[in-house]
Amino acid sequence: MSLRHAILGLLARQPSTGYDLTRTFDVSLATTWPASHSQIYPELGKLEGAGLVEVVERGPRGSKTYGLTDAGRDELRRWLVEDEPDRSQRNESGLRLFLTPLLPSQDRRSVLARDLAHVEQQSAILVAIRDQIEEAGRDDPFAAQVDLGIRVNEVISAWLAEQLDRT
Amino acid sequence: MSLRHAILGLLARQPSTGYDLTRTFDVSLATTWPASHSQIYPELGKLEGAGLVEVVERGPRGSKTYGLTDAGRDELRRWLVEDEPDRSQRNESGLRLFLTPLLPSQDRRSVLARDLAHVEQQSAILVAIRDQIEEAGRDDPFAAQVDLGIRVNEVISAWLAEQLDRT
DNA sequence: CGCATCATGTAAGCTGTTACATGATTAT
DNA sequence: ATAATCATGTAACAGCTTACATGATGCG
Repeated sequence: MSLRHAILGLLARQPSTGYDLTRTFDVSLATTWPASHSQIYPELGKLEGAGLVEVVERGPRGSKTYGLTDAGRDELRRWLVEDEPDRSQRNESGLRLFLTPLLPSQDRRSVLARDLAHVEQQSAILVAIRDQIEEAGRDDPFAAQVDLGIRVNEVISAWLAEQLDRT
Repeated sequence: MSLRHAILGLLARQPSTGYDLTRTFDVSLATTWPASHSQIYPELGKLEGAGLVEVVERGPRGSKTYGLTDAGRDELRRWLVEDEPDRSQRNESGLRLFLTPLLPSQDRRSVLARDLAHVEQQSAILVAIRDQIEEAGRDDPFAAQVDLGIRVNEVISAWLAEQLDRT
């Protein structure tokens, strides 16, 4: 049930409407913890019912800005520090990689090449983001995460290239 | 709906019972595409109904060994080569990393240290597997995957150590 | 004989996706 | 005007987890 804590975490950064949260999930968490508005709105309702968040402001178009309550802040900290993380992951690309040895050489090459193109494209996006942050000169904790992404992509990229060479 | 194709892929490697598949998911796919027997048995039933797998042998204790049909082999190849991969992933550790900047320094350090310990432990397991494969001297396509895992873990490990230094 | 392992299934509940539905405000 | 964007919700369905349930076979 990490959606709940993802929302608490985003609200700790700044009070937001469900709409704001939806956008943040899309731009910052899309590759880590995707969530759509149809999940977010009901979850905000449950969190409010549980006393972990509250409406701090009502704006135009019936928008409701939520913020954390003290109980919400406690719960977020408890989860981050005390709960044993769920390390399981589900990643279709890994599954595909696991199965590609079954394919004849030609097919395998085309699958690996497609993956390589995708990883390189992702890298380019991350590098652009890094450069933006650097230019802006802000001390963004997000920069480190972007950097991790770039490094991981580099390793995967190199591995895929090697596999292509050998296939 | 990758479970279906994961099963087809494993059956392409070798005919298996639901029980065999469950073990393979546990040992080889646990970190990529977890699945438990309560999902696997019904899915085998559906795949049989769709004509993609068939019972090739009946053993003691009512065990049924399934193998791919020609249609199953076609579907597996089609999926691997022609279907655009679903690149989405869901990874709680990434979410936690994203949120740790919210924590006071002490808490953040303990969270990072816990992650680092976990990654190093995973690395050790993978290195042991690599050594085993090397000793056995078999030409295992799985070896390359293990190697990828080791390299990715190295990068993450180094990143976590840096973050710890800076926190 | 008793325990571990092999072997297969079902059911309830939770989580997540896709589609449906509606309406207000702002910019062109 | 009208299109884009802001803004919030619900419903149906698919997928996954946890727990329940049962029985056969092999080993010590």
